[in-house]
Amino acid sequence: MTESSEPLDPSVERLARLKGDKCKARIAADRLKSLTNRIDEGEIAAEAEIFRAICDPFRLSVLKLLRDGELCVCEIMTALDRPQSSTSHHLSILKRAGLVKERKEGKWSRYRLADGAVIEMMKLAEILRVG
Amino acid sequence: MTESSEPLDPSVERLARLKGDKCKARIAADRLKSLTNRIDEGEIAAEAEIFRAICDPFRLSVLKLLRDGELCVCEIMTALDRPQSSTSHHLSILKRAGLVKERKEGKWSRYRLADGAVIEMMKLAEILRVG
DNA sequence: CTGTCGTATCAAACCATTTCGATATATAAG
DNA sequence: CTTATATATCGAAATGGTTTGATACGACAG
Repeated sequence: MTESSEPLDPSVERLARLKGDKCKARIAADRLKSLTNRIDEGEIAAEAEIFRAICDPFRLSVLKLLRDGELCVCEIMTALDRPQSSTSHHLSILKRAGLVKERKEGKWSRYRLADGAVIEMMKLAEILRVG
Repeated sequence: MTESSEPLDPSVERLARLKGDKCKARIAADRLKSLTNRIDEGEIAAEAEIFRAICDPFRLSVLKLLRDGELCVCEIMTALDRPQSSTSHHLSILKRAGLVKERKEGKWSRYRLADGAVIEMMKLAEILRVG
């Protein structure tokens, strides 16, 4: 290959300068730069939080329950056989991630899915599971 | 309400019998039963694993990189500035979850997205983030 | 005001994951 | 065979998440 005799682009050299890095592969500079430039750390963190909220089996079960409509904490904890404190804690995580919305009504807190995209998420997970 | 004078369905009574449970709300028996019956523990676990694989910021960054095509470990670790062992470990998690596929070519292991549904997942996360 | 019920928050024990250097394996080149 | 490169795996420290009883809070009834 003619590539192996060419000098490395400085930006690639900088990227490759890692503690203990032994990777000496020659990488197309323009390609790497365009790839990394498109990644926004803030967006990644926000989207990762969404997935982290869904990734717990109990929280995913709660979301599946809520596909059929609004439920209060009392109903969710009873249906899924979990302590109240645990149920409430998990609901707060789903709420903080923007996956569910809360509606207070007297003593009750009723939760529902925040967006149809949550249902689409679960459909995609089913596709990936069987596929 | 006439409901409050009716006895609780036995199955609901069983569900409501939780350690330290003080929830005395009257819940429609048929509704609760039909909701819990539809939840399969195995499916939940499998789908939760998929979300757990995506929920790490670094792994999500890797998936976003792979939208543009196949990359080897060396390129990924360089582009995202991570140690080789860490990069390899995260790729194994993505592979085990079925989100990426590996193709060995000489010394290189090239990774690519396993399914278009992975891209759809990321699109939905963007929708939920801004919404 | 007092008591009860539904829910939220706290705190500590417990468990899981991440991190990264070190090491192992594998392929290719000399 | 020896050396170098690319990747995988290991192991231990650090970090983070889950669980649950206990407790606090807020709404309603009496």
